[in-house]
Amino acid sequence: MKPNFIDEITSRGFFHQCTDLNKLNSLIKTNSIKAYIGFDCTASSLHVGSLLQIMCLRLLQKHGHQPIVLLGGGTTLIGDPSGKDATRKILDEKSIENNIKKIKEIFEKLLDFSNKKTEPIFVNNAEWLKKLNYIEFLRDIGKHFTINKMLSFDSVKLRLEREQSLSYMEFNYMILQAYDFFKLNEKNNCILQIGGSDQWGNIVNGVELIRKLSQKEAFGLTTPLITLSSGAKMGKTESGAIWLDEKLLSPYEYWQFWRNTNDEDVNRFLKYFTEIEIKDLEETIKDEKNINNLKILLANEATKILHGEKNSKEAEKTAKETFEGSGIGKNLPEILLEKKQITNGMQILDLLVNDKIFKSKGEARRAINEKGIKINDQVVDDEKKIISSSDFNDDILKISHGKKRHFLVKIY
RNA sequence: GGAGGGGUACCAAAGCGGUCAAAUGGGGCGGGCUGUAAACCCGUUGCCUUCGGGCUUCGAAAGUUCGAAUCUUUCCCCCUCCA
Repeated sequence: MKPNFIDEITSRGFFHQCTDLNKLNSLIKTNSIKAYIGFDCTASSLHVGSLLQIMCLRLLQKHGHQPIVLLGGGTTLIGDPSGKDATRKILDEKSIENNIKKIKEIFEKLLDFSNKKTEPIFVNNAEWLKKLNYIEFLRDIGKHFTINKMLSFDSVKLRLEREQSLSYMEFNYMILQAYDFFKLNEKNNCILQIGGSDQWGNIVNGVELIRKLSQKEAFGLTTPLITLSSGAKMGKTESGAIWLDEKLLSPYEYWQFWRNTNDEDVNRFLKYFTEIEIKDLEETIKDEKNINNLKILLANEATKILHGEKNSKEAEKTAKETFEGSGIGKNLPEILLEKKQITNGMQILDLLVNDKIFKSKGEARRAINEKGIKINDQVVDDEKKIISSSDFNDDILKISHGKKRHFLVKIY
């Protein structure tokens, strides 16, 4: 028998917990369902931290179900306390609106719009949350939540135990999320909410609220929180967040992120972040003796999903040229200079300080003193070096910071 | 409202009148080893500099002092206990 959605997410390692697995399993065998995942809109792009959820939505579509993407304009105004030590910055509505717009564009690249039946539905909970009347809400919804229980949820409990303050506003977040699920169930007949394992409490609240208010059964399913083998949360690296928006992180840099995966994480990530059939994948993993080839496979496949085959191929080629050959990969991050800036020579420090390489001259100086800067593969040992047109080959000059960060300076 | 404790760099945490741009650990960055890995070892980690130094930082503001992260006052914020 063909594996269904649950089978596949289980075999790929996406499954963590479910409110009623057996029932959900039999339901999806015969029905096409709608499932939702909520995404935070605190930034103008998503980063790889959200990718596991998105892969989940893709699998949902693959198996004939319809995803609902909740871009939480309403809840972002409040801020989810789950997994956080401190209250985060409160955003104004305008930037949230803008973030939603940008994030939507990412989903447009990652989800399938070709089939009416599985086409993603985008919703914004501001639509109903902002209309709520406080007294009515307390009477109709609030009465179903006991403080006793709310205090027992990790998102609340951990904050209190750590003696971090938790505002009443944030404390209400879980009720609003439960209400979202109720609304989506009512409006769109959405019967499943998926989320990271830190969302379990919030999700269960929604399932219970639906049962109490509509006497209907809904389901919750969580995915494991992925951490790197180093224990760090996924999504952030030394040089910043791994954004999914190519304007913030080029396909080449995205490819590099995957190429640099830890050995211990490779097999897991191949299951999560590629769509190679699980059987074939397991065979490949077994047969491939060189782990670096698996990393390349991971980088290729993951980049293909987000940025397309062409960009992925180019990234691979650039990486090959940069690290294996002596050539210059053409998709390296670029710094553009006007011709007149170098005709009279340019201080190397001025060249190194920009939004791509270094933030301050101090950092750049330090890097030079540490022998960490190379110009066209030559170590720079003088921080006062003047860069002039003779350093360029065909109007291109390569700057390297350490072994991995490379940039092309181009004259236009 | 009352009593007490506290706010120090990216994070945690020491310092409690000069020797403090601030110990230590984590994180980051560079180098070594390697495989563009992990672990490990070494170095480095406010900004600017004509390399002499200069400038800004220890919740905020004002003050005492030759000199303040350190003392005083006011304010803001957090925590614990009591009401």
